Amino acid sequence: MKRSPTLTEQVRRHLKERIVNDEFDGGRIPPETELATDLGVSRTTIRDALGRLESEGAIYRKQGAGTFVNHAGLQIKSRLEEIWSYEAVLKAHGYTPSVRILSMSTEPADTTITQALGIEPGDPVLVMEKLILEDEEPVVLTYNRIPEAYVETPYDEEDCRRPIYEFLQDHCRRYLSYYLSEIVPTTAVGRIATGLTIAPRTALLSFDEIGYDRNNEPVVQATSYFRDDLLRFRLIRREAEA
Amino acid sequence: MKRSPTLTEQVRRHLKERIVNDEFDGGRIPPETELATDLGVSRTTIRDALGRLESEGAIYRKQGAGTFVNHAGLQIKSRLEEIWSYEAVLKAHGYTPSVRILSMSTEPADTTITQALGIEPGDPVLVMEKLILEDEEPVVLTYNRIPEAYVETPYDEEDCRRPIYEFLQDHCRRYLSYYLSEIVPTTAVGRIATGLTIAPRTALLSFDEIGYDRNNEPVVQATSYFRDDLLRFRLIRREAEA
DNA sequence: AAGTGGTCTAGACCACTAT
DNA sequence: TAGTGGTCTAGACCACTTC
Repeated sequence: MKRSPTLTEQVRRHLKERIVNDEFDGGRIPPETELATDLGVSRTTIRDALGRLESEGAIYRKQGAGTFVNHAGLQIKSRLEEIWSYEAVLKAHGYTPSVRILSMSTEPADTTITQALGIEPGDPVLVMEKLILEDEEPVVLTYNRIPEAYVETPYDEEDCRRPIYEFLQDHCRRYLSYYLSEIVPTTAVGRIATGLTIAPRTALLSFDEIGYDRNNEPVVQATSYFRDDLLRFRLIRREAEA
Repeated sequence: MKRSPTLTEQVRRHLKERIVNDEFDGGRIPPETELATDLGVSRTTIRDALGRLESEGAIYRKQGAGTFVNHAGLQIKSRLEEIWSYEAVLKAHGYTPSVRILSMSTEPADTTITQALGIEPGDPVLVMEKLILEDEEPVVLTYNRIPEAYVETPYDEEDCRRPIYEFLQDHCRRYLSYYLSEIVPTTAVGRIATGLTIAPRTALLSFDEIGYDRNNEPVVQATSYFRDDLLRFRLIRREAEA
């Protein structure tokens, strides 16, 4: 096997494929030592791969008994903790999304943004207002805010249409590492209701989040709103520690 | 060092303590090899512990550069994926919660429950309606539904007051392994509004979830509602794979 | 060039489940 | 008691950052 992606990831994908194709009799996955010799890798690599499959809900393990396919967990299309772009989420749900730019503007930073991004009040901030649609039906409305000072190269509407981490890479030489997100329930009003084409006062979910780069510096503040009837978020919750 | 909890977990707690006490100069954590020799464990154990600290947001790592304290991530009191009992969540937020049983009853299963728990329509289901409060102020309202057939020993109100995984252990000999949860935005109406003492039509978050035991069998269906003004859920989102 | 985290190996021993 | 997953070790080599 070649490197990049890592061996562990190659093994994970290989096993995931066999799982979704239902190639394991009775949902029982072979012992780790057997997988190791069969695939010609160490048991550690097998265990890492199985560990990821377990955390994403594809399998479950019982000490002393074996490893088995988790049919219930396989239903999860995209795990909340792993969402990276909303277009990818919609694709995972079987949609073929399109993106519409509602507005691109530069505004002075208010106090919320200065705290989140560590800049001074009044500093110019690039605000992108995007709508992600499936078949002309709006599903997600997002606001991305990036300090103007981070933007190093000119951009057009087409650049903004792409996922925000690509914009940060190409125009700011910043590499998004993770989001720290807060889940906020809200009701649709004003521009949010009209943008998502839902009745005012409808309950919906929003994420309020800050994206950090590899140096752990905040690079983007984002707020997103979701059509609850078209997109539901799922996750797996486990005990913190034994 | 003794076993149980595991060495990795002991190391994790040790490092977490030193992190929160700000014992690392400039937020820089010593190299893994150094930690390994200092603590007398293998580098693998150190790496496992650091990996957990990274996923819970306490540190961040930069290949080739080092490992550092993540001050922003340290703000997270409880991660959404690790919530096990709501009382524990409130305690993590600095509260000293109390529990009030609103009702305990046995009802015939409706179609939603039969699908979730794999039982027959009309089968008796134990329903527990609980309120978790901080200083007489309701914060969480939960409904737990367990097939009556699973309950092996008699129980009273005091038993229901405890976290559901303890009830399952003690009265059903079932061991909760994980929850598969769906996040649902809603507006407060009827009993939910009065129970949580909030104005009708207020936006709030609810979880709709199924708990599975070690044999991956569904053992409890739960729905919970949260006072958004008193309890906010945070999480860390990372890219799925390199 | 030196130092750091990232990946992978081979093997030992333990804890638990099944029969 | 045999077989399985869970923990831990020691060490090799790679990829990357920093100076």
